[in-house]
Amino acid sequence: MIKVKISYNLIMRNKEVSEKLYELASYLEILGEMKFKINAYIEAARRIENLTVPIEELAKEGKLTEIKGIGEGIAKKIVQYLETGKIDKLEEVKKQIPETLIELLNVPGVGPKGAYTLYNKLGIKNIEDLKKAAIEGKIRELDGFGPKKEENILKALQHAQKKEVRRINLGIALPIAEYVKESLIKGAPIDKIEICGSIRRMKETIGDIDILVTSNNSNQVMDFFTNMKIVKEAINKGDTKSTIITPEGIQIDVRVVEPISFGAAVQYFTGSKEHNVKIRELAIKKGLKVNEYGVFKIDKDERVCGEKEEEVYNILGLPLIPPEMREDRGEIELALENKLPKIIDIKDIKGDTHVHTKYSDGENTIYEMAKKSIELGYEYLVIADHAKALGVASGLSIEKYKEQKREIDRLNDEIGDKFRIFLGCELNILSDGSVDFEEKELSIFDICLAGIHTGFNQDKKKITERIKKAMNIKKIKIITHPTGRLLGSRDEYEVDLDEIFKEAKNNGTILEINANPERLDLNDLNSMHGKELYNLKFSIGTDAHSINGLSDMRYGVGVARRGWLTKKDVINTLSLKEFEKFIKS
DNA sequence: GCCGTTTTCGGCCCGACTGTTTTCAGTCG
Repeated sequence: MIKVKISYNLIMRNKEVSEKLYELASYLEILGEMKFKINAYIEAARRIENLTVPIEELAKEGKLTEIKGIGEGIAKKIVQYLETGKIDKLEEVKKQIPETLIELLNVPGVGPKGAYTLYNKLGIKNIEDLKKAAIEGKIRELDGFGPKKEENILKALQHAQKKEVRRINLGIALPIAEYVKESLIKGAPIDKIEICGSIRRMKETIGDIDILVTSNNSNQVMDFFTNMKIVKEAINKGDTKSTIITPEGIQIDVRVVEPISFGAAVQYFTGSKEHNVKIRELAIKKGLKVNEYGVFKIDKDERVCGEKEEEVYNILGLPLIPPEMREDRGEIELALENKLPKIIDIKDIKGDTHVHTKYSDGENTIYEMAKKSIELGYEYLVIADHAKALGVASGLSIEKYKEQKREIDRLNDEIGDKFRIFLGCELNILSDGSVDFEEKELSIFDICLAGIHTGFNQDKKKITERIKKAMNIKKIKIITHPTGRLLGSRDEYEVDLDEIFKEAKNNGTILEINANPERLDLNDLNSMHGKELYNLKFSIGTDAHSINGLSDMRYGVGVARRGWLTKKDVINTLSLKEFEKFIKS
């Protein structure tokens, strides 16, 4: 791993560069360039996207070609872009076809070949032109097109107008998937069953739900599934695959596969696509072919394995790679060397570092939250109710916190020494970087958390300075939801995360992975970067406002696993004794 | 355009589906 001093702003240039390469790939695709060249550009773009070091530094040091997938040709283009803001090759292809032609690739059924024909023969430059031509019946005349394709294009365009393509939050999708799974187990002749796809990888948002089963009576499974209560519409029902839509508009596919293929199918349908491509490339080198039916010897088409997912990896010389890591971010290379990190497990979590109670805007009492935490197997719980500046959440005065402290002391006495409730608080980082109370008033707390709850629209410099100032208040140990996003409803505020990371490194401040599925903040890549570049520590807190919210921990752990964090990177894996020592430090 | 524990040249993931074909190309996941 190449370590250099970096700024997060520079990392943002990685995204810029990767977008240029994706763009170039799209143009070349339309122009009919060789598939392999296009793949090379896409691969390079992906690598840069996931890089944890700034591309500019690598370029300066002449180390671009050390990145896998980047050779002399692409390296030159990157350097040119960084120096001049332009890539000759990209400018050149842009002269050959209109920029808006790329829009057409978003229309289902229209690919690069189709887009070029539409432009070349009919002069179609954008979606508007396409729609007009379809209505006028011109498209059916083209070679390779026909009435059916024309109709499908028109349908797709009308469809796209009313329905935006929306991904569903994991926090909504996972419980639905689990409900379907449980129902199938209870009500249908199921042998094995697994929820696959991006849910299994714990991606923060998901497109649709894929469930695989084995059964000796496939028809009965399909009957049961398509008649479940949650079915708003059964889109199609086949012998081995059915698709339904739930009232929330989520598409669920259930497939019945042969037991002998179950492991290979689970591997295939779990993805990611990029991970699977690398797996199959690796297989070829070993004279094997991997598909959703199993692993086969290329020459003889002889089955090697496929019943268990683990076998698929083992036969390639790999340990089973955790689904959350399957994004082709280097996990296969590490697995080959048997150097996969032992990523954190939900069982490692010993306490929740961020919950609210009735004192502020929560629904349950301190006792109820503690009781539930004990049931979850925790050793401790940090009560972190909102402080006074957050009026809308009934933020507490120091007097109220003192009242809380008396209650917590009493409860701790009753519970005994196997479990401990800590008095914390979630302070508000105000617009000037100060918090609700004077520093000396904070001494009553066991631990202070602080986060931004207002003034999201300040500029980057100001927000960054605010957070840094709060991090310098000694009692504040944790910065909650560091980027402030709400999935699907509010973007991150402008913040220079690299500056925050540096400050956290200097002060030993913990950054929160907020496990609330609407937040998941920090996200997977930010967590990964924080660890890779600065060796930061994190807390996973649910921000629970009720006893049910405590169960959101698994989403936070999912983020941490996707960020390759291990047990030692997360402070609430510490035992009660260690945690007490930590907050006193 | 990139890459090499069988390769510095000759490869580059796999299968399903659709609509167009008359054995297949393009698109999709």
